[in-house]
Amino acid sequence: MNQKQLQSEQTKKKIAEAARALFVQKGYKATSIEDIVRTTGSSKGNIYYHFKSKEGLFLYLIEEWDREWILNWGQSVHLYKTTTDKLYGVAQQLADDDLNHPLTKAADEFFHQEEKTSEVESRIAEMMARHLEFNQKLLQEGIDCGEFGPNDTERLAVILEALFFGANQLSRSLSPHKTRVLYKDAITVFLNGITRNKLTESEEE
Amino acid sequence: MNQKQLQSEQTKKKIAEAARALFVQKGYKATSIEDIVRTTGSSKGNIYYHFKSKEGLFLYLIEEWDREWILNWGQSVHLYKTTTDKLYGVAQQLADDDLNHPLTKAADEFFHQEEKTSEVESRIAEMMARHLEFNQKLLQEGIDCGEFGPNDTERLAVILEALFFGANQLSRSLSPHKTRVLYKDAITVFLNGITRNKLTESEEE
DNA sequence: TTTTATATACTGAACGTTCGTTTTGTATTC
DNA sequence: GAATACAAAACGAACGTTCAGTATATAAAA
Repeated sequence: MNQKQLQSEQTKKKIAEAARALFVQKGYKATSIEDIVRTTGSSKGNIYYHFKSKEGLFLYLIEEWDREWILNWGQSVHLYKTTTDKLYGVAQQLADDDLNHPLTKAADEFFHQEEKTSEVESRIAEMMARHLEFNQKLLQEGIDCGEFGPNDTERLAVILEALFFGANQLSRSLSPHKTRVLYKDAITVFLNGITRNKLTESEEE
Repeated sequence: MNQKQLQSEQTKKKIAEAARALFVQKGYKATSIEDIVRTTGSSKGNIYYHFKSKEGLFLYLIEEWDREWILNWGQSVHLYKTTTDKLYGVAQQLADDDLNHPLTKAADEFFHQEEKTSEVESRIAEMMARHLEFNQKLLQEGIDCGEFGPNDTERLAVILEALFFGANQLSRSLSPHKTRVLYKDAITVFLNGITRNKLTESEEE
């Protein structure tokens, strides 16, 4: 790769980082290409040179978020011995990640739209399903090794995800320290809530 | 009020209801005045005759949500004897309300924007603060009458709100029955989580 | 080694579309 | 006759995207 290509890669990265910050802060629709132009100093044409479209740029970002999440978790999971520690570890990683949760304000604009499914929306639905699966497996591990009693891990996985999502929303106005406290508290309440009593059988619809 | 005024009130109501459904489904920015025109059969001019602006229409709706919430809660609170029952009652009301939570997808587009505060945003921040206060008072009542042990109700109030918010987000793709189960489960885990162990002291920043 | 041609990276105006709002008008009720 | 309720075209602004162009680095030819 020569110097010009290197410079070009840096430009693309700069555009992506600026876009990321704006999407997190303002949301998808409220962020304009002109906003990104002002923030980066790159032209509209340059943005479209590097990314197919505004939606393509956003898709690139959520793929990047997903890769980073998996990488970071893979690097830190071995530090935790118990499922309890892992849950606190997940909360820590979510709290410290400035994006906090892939289903951020921007991504939510795509989530569960009833119009024709865009590529972004498909990808987000897929990530959501994998998050729930990740939660469920973690909880099943805890049950299997006796940390928690038997329980409906599918339903608990949804509660846990709801808790993370809600914490994400409420943390936007908090300091990093208070964000960490919020996530830790959330896990504490959740763990206290599942270690002794199982959920009641849900009635048939 | 004469017949023409009556008819006019009904038109205004029809516009508001159509807008409400569209804002809940698509969000604020993604819903256009044209969308409301198509859904109601009313003209743009008519919408602007009844409402000052698009944002004014939305503000009207969140005020209405707030009033209805308070009214409904006021009508049902006496049915519950314990704080535990009240928490399940709140969850039931949230689950059954098709708007589910004032901080819906649409409202979130205003929440914590860093630009100059609009009237809608001020109102939403105010509602959020009152929800947290409502949660805190409810939990304090439970502590005072011995249902729960002493705890940091301010922090727990935030956890509870996070749980409600997350449940709202995740319930959008669920059936009404599954939504009720999700909310009930959330309260169950929360109650189990707070009735025995108090939160650890949070470290100073 | 120097010159020329080519490919790539980037610019910013133009375009077509969509948006929220205003304006001008008509119909109907009081 | 006046006021109100309503319609729909027009308006100005903002939007995402395309296009014709320039600048520059690199490769190829002389």
